[in-house]
Amino acid sequence: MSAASKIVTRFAPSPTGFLHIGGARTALFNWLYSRRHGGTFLLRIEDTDRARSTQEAVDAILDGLSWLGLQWDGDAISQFERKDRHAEVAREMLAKGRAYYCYASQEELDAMRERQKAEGLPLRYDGRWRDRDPSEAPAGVKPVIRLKAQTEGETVLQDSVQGEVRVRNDQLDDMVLLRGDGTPTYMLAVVVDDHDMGVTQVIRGDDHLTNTFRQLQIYDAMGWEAPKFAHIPLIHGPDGAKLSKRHGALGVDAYRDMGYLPEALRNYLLRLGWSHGDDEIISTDQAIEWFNLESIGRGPSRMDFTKLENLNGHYIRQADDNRLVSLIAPRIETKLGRTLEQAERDLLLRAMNGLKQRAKTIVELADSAVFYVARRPLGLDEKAAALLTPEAKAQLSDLAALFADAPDWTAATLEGLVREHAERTGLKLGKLAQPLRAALSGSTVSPPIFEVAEILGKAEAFGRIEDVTKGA
RNA sequence: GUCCCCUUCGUCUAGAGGCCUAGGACACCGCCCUUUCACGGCGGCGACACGGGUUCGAAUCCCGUAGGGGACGCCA
Repeated sequence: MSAASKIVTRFAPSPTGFLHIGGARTALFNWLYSRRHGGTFLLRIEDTDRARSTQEAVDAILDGLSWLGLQWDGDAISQFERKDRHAEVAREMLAKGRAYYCYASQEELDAMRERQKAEGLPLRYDGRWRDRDPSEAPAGVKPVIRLKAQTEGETVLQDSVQGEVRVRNDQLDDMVLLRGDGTPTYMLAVVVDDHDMGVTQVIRGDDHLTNTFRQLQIYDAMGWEAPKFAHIPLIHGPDGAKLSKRHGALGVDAYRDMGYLPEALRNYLLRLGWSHGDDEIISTDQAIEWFNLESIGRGPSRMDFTKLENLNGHYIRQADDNRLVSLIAPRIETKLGRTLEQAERDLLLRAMNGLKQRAKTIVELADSAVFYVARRPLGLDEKAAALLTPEAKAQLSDLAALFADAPDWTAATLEGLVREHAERTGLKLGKLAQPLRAALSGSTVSPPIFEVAEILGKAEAFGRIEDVTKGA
């Protein structure tokens, strides 16, 4: 062991659902910490609960991490496949006198807790088999193995985020290590795996904080050096209550569907509960350079979609135009009900710079781009239709006549023509530009209208103007 | 019920006893830019949960109170 031993972190989700936003942040912090220190980031699937674990959930977690760009090192480890090793450790603890068989039935334990509750006592296993001779065991009962926990003194944890936390050992009961069917509980499996995998820094939700004191006793019983722990606060919903499905507890795939970019989500999640002075926009490279456990806040924070959107808008503006076209193309094809042609994709690419300044999500970006590739005649939204009064249509006809003689079809030329026309007629530029916008985009909101005209091309632009002036 | 953790603008946060007349970001409001909407620029609104200490001096340290969260499974 060198003084600068290698940092090993891990993300250990249970595959009972999608990768939600809290898990994503935990994974991000583990990933950042390992990258910051040139260490290793491992992935372990905690699938010992066979009834609730599914392959779909495993896939969803793997997909979610990949989409977020959090690449783990090596193969994902299945906790279930290590069950023999877990049982072996339980037996070792038995041999060392640090664990014992318990024959209490489920009903018996339920009754015990009921009574404790009724009497206002702490809810804890009362150690009824702790010192009992196994010869008293009832026939036909498969015993569990329980930890023989320390009853005196206290356990002290130096948490990298929470600071020093102390718990009296008499607060801890004799938890189950190995179930009646020989499979390990989470408490045992997590300790054995973290030890065997060489994890040096555990970063997890602070819902595990009190579990840690129990786990520390297993390390102690086995004579293993415990890793360092960092318990990070949970993310709450916008209402301050625990995250529920209704607000933020969606899978990361849902965020992708809502049109968020992975780099925006990373930046948002990083900044939620962690800070580096007043810095808000933090690239992943900078995050790797700056990330530390000390700057993680101790209080829970609320999910704020508005701020996420703002960040997302920033990253959309930064994003490569080709990438954005690929992202909106499938959405546009769904709206149009047909496949986009290469020429249409090229057109969207030319339009992208103007479009991306205005979108906060990929969904908005796609919505705002559809008009470019929609087939004539264009549908007009309510405001656009209202704007196209007979008077406005007459002006549009004038513009069309003007454009017919344009020396070339560029935004600058077209704008020059319209400005001259406005000056000549004494009309405000907006009086001419808005009807043109309505005709070309079907809306009162769009990228700069002369840019739109140029990108659309002369034939298409004339067609669209004609569609609305016809019958005026 | 028992134990543990937390508490600065609406939200995310800066703040390590004097740099605080508490800073930044998002949101909101106004102005500017402008052919629309955005972007951008400028300005405004807005917080140290409460009560006691300690100290010459407290958002910062200590103790209570209140509020919020978590754990107490043969779930993870």
